[in-house]
Amino acid sequence: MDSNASPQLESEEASSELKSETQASKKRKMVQKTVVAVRIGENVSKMKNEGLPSDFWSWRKYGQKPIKGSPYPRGYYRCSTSKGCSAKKQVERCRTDASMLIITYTSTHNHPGPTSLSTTNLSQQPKESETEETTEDPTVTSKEEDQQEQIEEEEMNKKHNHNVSSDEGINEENFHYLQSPIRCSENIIIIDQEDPFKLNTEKSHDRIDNLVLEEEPLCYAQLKNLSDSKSEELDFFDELEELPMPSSFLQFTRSIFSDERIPVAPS
DNA sequence: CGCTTTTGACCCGCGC
DNA sequence: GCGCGGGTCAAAAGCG
Repeated sequence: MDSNASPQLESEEASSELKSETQASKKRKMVQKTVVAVRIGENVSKMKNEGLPSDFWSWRKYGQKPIKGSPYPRGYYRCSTSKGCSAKKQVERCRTDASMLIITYTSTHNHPGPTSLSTTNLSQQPKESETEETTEDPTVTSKEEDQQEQIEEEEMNKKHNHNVSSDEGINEENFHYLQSPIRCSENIIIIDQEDPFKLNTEKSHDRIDNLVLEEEPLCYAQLKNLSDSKSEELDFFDELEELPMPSSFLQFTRSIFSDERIPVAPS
């Protein structure tokens, strides 16, 4: 935990040949990560996969580990749509708020999305170039993930109206999603799956909405303040700092997310 | 029957 | 060098 396995940004493979040698030649250096905070209902806990939204891609769970400092385990998923795809994602719940889902996407899909993708209104472009893994365009990555998220949102939205009584007092701690500029490029996106479409219109039943949307910039400051007494809970976010986000990404997310997502763009 | 999930074990990186 | 924590693999079980 102390170490926290801070991912180092290196131009190497993230997990190309995982078991080429000893199965564990994978290094702890991640290439690019996109952290997405998804707000879900408590109901979700009863759903399979903990309410994990199933996006266009098929995700196969390949592992689960309890995380220190968090009562909830972290699930490791890999894209099963394509065998060669190295896209991965980690799903964990916010340690302080079960209604918050933190999804960390790693790598990108090296294949066009499934057919269902074409049905979406999103401007998705099957990017096939690049061997990914090592050098992926943040833009592309964001796009794909974004697509997923959008779907996820919608699906989730349909499945459960909402609930989230969300415990108060912890809301602030739930969103210290910032990015670390040095270690690796992480894109943090906060999603409100509860009511993505009425965030601005009626931010209402929950303070989280406001927090997420309005206090985002403050999160970092809060984090720092809290870090003293909350170091334990912040270990995860501790590493997340500001991240210079590519303008392309910003633009993209901005257009896509509009009111639904709030990309944390420090600058 | 094939795919996904579950679960324990293994390996690796990092901090002390 | 050791221990801790995280990430992945692989076999078994479950499900459609």
